[in-house]
Amino acid sequence: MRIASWNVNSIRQRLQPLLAFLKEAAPDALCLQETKCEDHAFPRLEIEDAGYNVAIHGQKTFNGVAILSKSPLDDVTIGLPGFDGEAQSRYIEAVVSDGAGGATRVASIYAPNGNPPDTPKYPYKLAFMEALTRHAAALLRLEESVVLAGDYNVIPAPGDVYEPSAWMGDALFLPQTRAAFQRLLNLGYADALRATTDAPGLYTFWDYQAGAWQKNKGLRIDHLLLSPRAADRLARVDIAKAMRAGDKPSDHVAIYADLAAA
DNA sequence: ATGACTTATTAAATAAGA
Repeated sequence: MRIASWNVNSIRQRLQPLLAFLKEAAPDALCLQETKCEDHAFPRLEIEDAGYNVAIHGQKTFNGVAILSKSPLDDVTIGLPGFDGEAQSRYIEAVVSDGAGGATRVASIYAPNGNPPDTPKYPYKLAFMEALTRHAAALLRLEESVVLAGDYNVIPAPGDVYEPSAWMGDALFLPQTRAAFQRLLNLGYADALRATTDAPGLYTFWDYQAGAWQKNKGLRIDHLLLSPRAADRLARVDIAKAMRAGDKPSDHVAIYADLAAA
């Protein structure tokens, strides 16, 4: 089954590219971040017409996450368990079926940016990561196939950013940020892309400003983390880079993983 | 370079993103 993640930067502005991605890549499940609208304004009918079920955790103006799935969404969890910052819609989780009797637990995650680091935004980012790590540990104990997908706002390593020296003091690349992400991996999750390649320069985000896309000044900040049961099934990972060159693109592109039948 | 774009809210600016 194919599981994808994409920060759309407004679902209403991105409906046409979204429908095109659903048709072309045909993911079994797609995790969305930064939908930026309340649930009543979510374009549910258009997405259902494309053959997908929808679970939403929306918010006015900011944040907002959702999971689209060809199969029905079971055991839906709204909000990150154990995190006080429920005022911001940054986490939704559900179980999707792979159609062959197997099931995978999927989370759509929009971790805080955290900039500027000398403001309360940075400790908020670290607190979110800590709560996510605690929850991720609890999920491992279920011994399920789990995919924690989303915009982590973390550049894991120097090869994941066009110019590491320019990002040393940024909340996305500070040592404490990278350590927090590493603690999540240390639980036993695999960074799906890094399970398939060591190549540097594989980005999922290019800023709208200053010709970042044209100059390939990108970041790898959208990640798929796989529990051992999911990692054992990993067949392929791809970044839908061509999306960034389309009409009215998001500043992020989708990343997806193919898991073999359980 | 406290910039550059894009979005939402709201009605010409402001805030947030990364």
